[in-house]
Amino acid sequence: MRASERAYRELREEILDGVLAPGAALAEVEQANRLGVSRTPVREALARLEADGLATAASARVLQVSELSPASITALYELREALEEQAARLAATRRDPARFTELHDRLAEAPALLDAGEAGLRTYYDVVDALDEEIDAATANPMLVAALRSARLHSARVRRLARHNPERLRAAASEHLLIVEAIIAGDASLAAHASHVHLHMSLRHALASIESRQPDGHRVA
Amino acid sequence: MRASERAYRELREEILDGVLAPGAALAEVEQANRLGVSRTPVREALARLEADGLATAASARVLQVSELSPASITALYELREALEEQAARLAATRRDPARFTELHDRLAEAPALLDAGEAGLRTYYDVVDALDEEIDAATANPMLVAALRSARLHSARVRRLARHNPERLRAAASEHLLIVEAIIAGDASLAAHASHVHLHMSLRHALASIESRQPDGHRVA
DNA sequence: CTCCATCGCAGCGTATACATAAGTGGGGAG
DNA sequence: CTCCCCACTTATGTATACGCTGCGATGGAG
Repeated sequence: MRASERAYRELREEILDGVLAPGAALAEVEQANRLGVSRTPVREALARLEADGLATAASARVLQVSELSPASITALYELREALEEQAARLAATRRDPARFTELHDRLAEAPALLDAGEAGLRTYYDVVDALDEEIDAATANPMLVAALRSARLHSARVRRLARHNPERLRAAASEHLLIVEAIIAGDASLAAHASHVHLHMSLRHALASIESRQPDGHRVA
Repeated sequence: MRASERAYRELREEILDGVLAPGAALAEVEQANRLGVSRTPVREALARLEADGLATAASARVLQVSELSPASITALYELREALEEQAARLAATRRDPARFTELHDRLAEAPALLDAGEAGLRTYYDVVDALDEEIDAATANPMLVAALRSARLHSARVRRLARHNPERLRAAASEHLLIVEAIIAGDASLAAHASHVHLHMSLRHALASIESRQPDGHRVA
């Protein structure tokens, strides 16, 4: 694999996992030394991270890991609302029912999975990821999907900050189920509204979770 | 200005203006020689163009100017629908009425401007750009605005392909007027629906214009 | 003691050198 | 004559060298 690709994935992973905390400086020389490659591929990686919105130019010459404030999380969800609703609408119109029927069956087992410990949890997340992928495929709109993927990247950071409890995951599964049912039924309006509801609940719980964990807004896990 | 910035703007301009036609190869060495800079800044410029979606990796080592088919234009408008509707909704909620009242006055003069030749047309487009900027500002959501800007970039290419006639521009102005009125009134729902209508009409005319100009889909201006 | 200026240094932007791989063209064999 | 293989060319990926700019530290002057 290309060094620039490795550098990009490595840095992205560290940002998403919180190893590189919001506000951390991303200096070319430092990262090049740390990652064991020259500045050139690091440069490309940092440019991609900035394009992704995971890094922000604090001043002309200093790049930092983007902040992840309640305000920016809210903004992220306003963006996702727009994108996911549209994607759900289009997917409901263009979907292959068979693919979503299969997903429906897998999602129906979510409550059981959530009682099955770590492995079950992992399987649950796999199902949710599969749902995203199927919606992307059914949406049949490369530009929309690209925007969606970018937004979901940021959501991965939020998810890590706000570990949802099993209760929330169970509720989320049933919200997902409704979206899938709407798509299978070809009900674009319901699919969009169900997506809105899901994102609304997801944001509410994320903000509450972060609020309860960092009441002063500064404590670090 | 940095060489990479100049290279990026130069190449972007040429793509938007159609000087670099869809499918044209973007080779580092060639562009470096042509633009009179070394490969390094060209490399960065090309990476940014790819992130913008204006260039696409045809294979692992060949980058091309993105295609602009009716299908991709339709996809672009599906994305803009999602983003512009959300932006209009948020802007209607968060706007400063004074700023949009001013825009309202300027837009009201659009019909007169469209009878005032080239200079008037230029002024008209300035007003439309100002509207976009005011909506962006009122939206108060950096992520949404970033996605919107990216989408509007592609729209600039479409606009060039499909020169709208004065009739269409007059209609577009009144559509814009309704959006502004809705935002001033704080009517988020109307602002969103008016945006949807505007984009729908805009897409319809763009496709018709392209269709009538390139019935075989291959003729080049 | 404080403030300003100047020197130094660290990091970035650009150019270039080098390594590698993919595409191409030519030549040979069937 | 056609097809396949090999070598060469060329472009990309990476490393490094160089110049410049901006920030900080230090010293001198008020």
